Amino acid sequence: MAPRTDPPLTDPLTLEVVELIGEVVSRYHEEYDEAAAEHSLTGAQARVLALLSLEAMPMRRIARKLKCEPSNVTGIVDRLETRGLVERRPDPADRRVKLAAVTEDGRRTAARLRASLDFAREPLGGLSYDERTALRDLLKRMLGN
Amino acid sequence: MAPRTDPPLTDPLTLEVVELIGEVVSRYHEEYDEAAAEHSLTGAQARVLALLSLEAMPMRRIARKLKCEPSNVTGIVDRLETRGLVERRPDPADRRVKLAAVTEDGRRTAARLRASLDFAREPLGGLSYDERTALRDLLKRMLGN
DNA sequence: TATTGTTATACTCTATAACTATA
DNA sequence: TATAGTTATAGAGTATAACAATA
Repeated sequence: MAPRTDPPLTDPLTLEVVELIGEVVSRYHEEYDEAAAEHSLTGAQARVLALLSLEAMPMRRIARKLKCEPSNVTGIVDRLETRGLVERRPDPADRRVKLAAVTEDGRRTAARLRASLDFAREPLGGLSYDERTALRDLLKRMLGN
Repeated sequence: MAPRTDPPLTDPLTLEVVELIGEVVSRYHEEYDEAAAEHSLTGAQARVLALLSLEAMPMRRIARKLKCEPSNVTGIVDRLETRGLVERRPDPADRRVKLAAVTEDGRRTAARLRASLDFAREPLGGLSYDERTALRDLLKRMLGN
């Protein structure tokens, strides 16, 4: 077998990039949870609300998007429904399915939530168009897109 | 009023970058939790173990690193201690302080945990040295470093 | 039979507040 | 008084298993 390509792991440059990505992840959550908390939402609730503000969908599909078990979605949607941000509607095509959909209030909250998410706006604003293009391309390649 | 500088938010390019960062965050957690689960650890436990494998430290400092309340650290360290991966030691300089430190077993587990974290290795391996340098610089600027 | 959503259960993480032992 | 760590408590997220309704 040819010598395996394992150098990146110990490469100082790669370690530095990994460190920076960890920092991005940390910062991302910090700001996301903070924005959610401003609206008395948990991170999970904010994610579901943001998801449903784009499109109503069955409980099962929310679980797939969140990468969690369907049973968990019941509780999260329950809490959003109690607060009047989301409602469950029957699916005309399949009576087993419940479609979760944002209410008018939920749509407004989702919009304000998105507006208060400074993560992207502020830090990326410091980069030029070309730099953002370069960052986009590098991230895409890194993610295998 | 003069045209406000809010273009980044609605700029399609920036939105794309934000989307990609969200994907990086998601992928990062997915792989981290997966690697932790391989060793029957939760994400929080794995983070603390990794932290302590670098350096023993007081409970309070762990809380600051994790950005959580000190009372939570008690339980996390309890569970690691029950499994023999971590131990509490007195601080000779201050008898109020308990220093959490990895055991030999904990050090080995932390090393295997780090080894199974493919996130950095695999995706960054596809980038050239110059590309990784560019990515590093862009991330640093984005993070304000 | 298979699928959708729910319930029941147990565990972990989380913040808050009160407690203890030191300082 | 102030600080370090813990305990007690309550709420939220998570996975697992079992269930009712529907396909």
